[in-house]
Amino acid sequence: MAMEELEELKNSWTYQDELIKELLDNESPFFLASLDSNSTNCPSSTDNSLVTKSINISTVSSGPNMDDIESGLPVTSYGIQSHDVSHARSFGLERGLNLMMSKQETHETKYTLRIKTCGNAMADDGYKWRKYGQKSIKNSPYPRSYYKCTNPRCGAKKQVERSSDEPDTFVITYEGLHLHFAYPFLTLDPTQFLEQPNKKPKLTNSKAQNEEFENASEIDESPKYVNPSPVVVFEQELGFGVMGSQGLLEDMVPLMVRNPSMKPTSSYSSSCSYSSPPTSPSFSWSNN
DNA sequence: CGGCTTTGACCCGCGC
DNA sequence: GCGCGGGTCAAAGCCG
Repeated sequence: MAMEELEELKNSWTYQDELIKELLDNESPFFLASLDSNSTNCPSSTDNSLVTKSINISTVSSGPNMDDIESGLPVTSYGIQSHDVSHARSFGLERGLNLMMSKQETHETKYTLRIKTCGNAMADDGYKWRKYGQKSIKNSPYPRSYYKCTNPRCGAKKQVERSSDEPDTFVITYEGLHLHFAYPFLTLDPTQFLEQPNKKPKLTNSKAQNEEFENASEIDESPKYVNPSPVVVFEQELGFGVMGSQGLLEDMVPLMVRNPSMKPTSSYSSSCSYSSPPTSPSFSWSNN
């Protein structure tokens, strides 16, 4: 391993340790709200949060069929039914693991989805994105829009453009991941992971992995459901790729279509163009 | 008035 | 070296 890589490894794990410490710190301003188990909006068990999350997911899963996601590499997506949370979680974790392994090999951090719109339904993932640019694409009548996650600690970006072949299809490219989408899938019981027969060795560093962790540090949009400890355990058991991949999957699934009855929140939306709204009302937990 | 969008300019990488 | 295209920046405008 080159000296630069060693240095990178050293630096990345220093940062990781800091974040883990932060996660474990009940006084951390970043996680304080999440630890408020007395809050009526904050279930004390992750299972509850899972239910909440899944219910919300199911509300959007009635939109485009999973077949509409023609490519979401290396993992496409999956439907989650509110009545089968544990399966969804395990399945999601399995998928996440697969993604993690894949990403380890390829170091890819970009994922592309093709999403067919359903009538006037908005293609909206319900999270905060700030549009920072738009470009006309050669040989395409539709411009491409560039969005960044509004959270300063999250480096997630996405590009949205209409398919020139199918005007009713959006091509959305994600770059970077959100950890906060992953938290609801994390168990509160650390032993669940400790008892995993196929325990994965702790991953060594890679640039992509480090990037994922940086993205995984994003927490502000779903703080009420964060439980730090399993996060750490999970990281230690499976590495950060799973975190990121879960975030990705969560990003993908609700992204397709919101409830069509939901009013557009911007003029951009009302013009039948793809838009991310300034606020994120899609899920039951708010993002402050 | 603050936050968000718009949009032209700028930067950079790549192919010729 | 030059042109082109993709990605980003940032000032101005818009809107609630």
